[in-house]
Amino acid sequence: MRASDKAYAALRDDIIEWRLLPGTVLAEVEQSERLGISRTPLREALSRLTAEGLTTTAGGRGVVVTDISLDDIDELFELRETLEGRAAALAAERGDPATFEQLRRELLQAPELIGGQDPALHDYYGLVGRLDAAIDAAISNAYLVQAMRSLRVHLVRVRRLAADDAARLTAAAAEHAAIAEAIAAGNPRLAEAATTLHLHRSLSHVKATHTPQQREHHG
Amino acid sequence: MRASDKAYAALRDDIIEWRLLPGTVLAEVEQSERLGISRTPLREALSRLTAEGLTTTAGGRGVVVTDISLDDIDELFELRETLEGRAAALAAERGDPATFEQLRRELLQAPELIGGQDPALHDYYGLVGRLDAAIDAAISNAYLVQAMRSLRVHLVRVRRLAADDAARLTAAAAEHAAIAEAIAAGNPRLAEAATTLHLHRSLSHVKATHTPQQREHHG
DNA sequence: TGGCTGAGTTCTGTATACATAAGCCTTGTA
DNA sequence: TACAAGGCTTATGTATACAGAACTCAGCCA
Repeated sequence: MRASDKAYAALRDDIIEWRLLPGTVLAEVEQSERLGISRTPLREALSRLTAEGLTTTAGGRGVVVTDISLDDIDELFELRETLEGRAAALAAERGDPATFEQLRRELLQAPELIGGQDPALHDYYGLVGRLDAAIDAAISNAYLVQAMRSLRVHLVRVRRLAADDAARLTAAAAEHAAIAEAIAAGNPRLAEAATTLHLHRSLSHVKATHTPQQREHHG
Repeated sequence: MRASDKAYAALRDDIIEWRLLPGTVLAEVEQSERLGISRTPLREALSRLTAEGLTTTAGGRGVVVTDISLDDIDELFELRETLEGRAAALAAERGDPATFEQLRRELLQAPELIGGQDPALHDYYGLVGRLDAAIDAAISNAYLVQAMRSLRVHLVRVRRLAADDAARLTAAAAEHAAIAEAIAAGNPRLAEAATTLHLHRSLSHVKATHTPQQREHHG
């Protein structure tokens, strides 16, 4: 693995997991020493992070970790609804029904996983990830997939702020199952509607658990 | 201006204007000497180009200019319709009617510009750009704007392949005027429909003028 | 006492030298 | 003559040294 890849992965993880808080200045010498590499590969890593929007160049004085405000979350979900709604519709038109029918069945059994310990929870998140991957594969549109992929980076960051309790995860699994069912049925409008519903509930949950007061705790 | 910015702008322009054809290998020493800079800023420029999708790393053997196939054009316009349709709808909800009413009036007079020489044509393209900018400003969603911005890079590249004759430009101006009118009227569904119509006609025009045979002429 | 100016420091931006790995060509052998 | 193995060439990946710019802080002047 290249040193720049390692630095990129490490910094990306630190930002997403909120170990590097918004506003933190990523000085090149400091970070390169911390990661045990030279400045050259670190700069490439910072370039990639900036291209993704996780950092911004602060007017010639280093790069800083970007903030995510409540307004940003609204904007993120507005774009997410646009992209994933269309993606679900396209998947319903082009996807293989059997694939999504299988995912639907697994998602209906997901509540058994949610109550369990970490390994089971990990299985649940993997299942949701497989649904996303199946949709990506079904729509066969590299540009749309890329747009969603770049969006998911920020969404993971937001998700880390919201406490995903068992109740919300159980409800989310049902919503995901509804999306899979609509896609398996080949019904684009239903798939889009199910996605819209799911995203609105997700957003409500995030905004409910992530109050401005709790937000201050982080920054 | 930084050397890496200069290299990025130069390479980006060369790719968009098809002076660097798809499949061209951008060797670091070769390009750095051509642009009169060192390898370090050139590598940063290549990183940015790769992040944008204009180039790809060819499995450890340099970066090559990405190709745009007919399938890619379909995918590009599918994403474009998704994003710009939603953007037009949001602009209709949130934009200032007077701004778009003014743009509509100017667009209706655009045919006078299209018949003229280069400076007038430049004015026309500037006018269309102002409509895009007005929509971007009206929706007030940085993530959606960013997604459209990254998409436009590829669209400019495609546009260079299509011969924009006066007839198509005149029709396009009318379509743009219809979009501006719908936004000014504050009608989201109409704005989205007008955008969908415009993009479908644009795509038809591109695919009609840009046959696979002509495509071969480039590659 | 407040603001401005200057040197000092520390950062980023760039160039270059070195390390390493991946092709490719050559050569030898079957 | 075809295939494989090895060295050679050339590319990228990395480190480091140097240059330039910007921020800071102290000292001076109004």
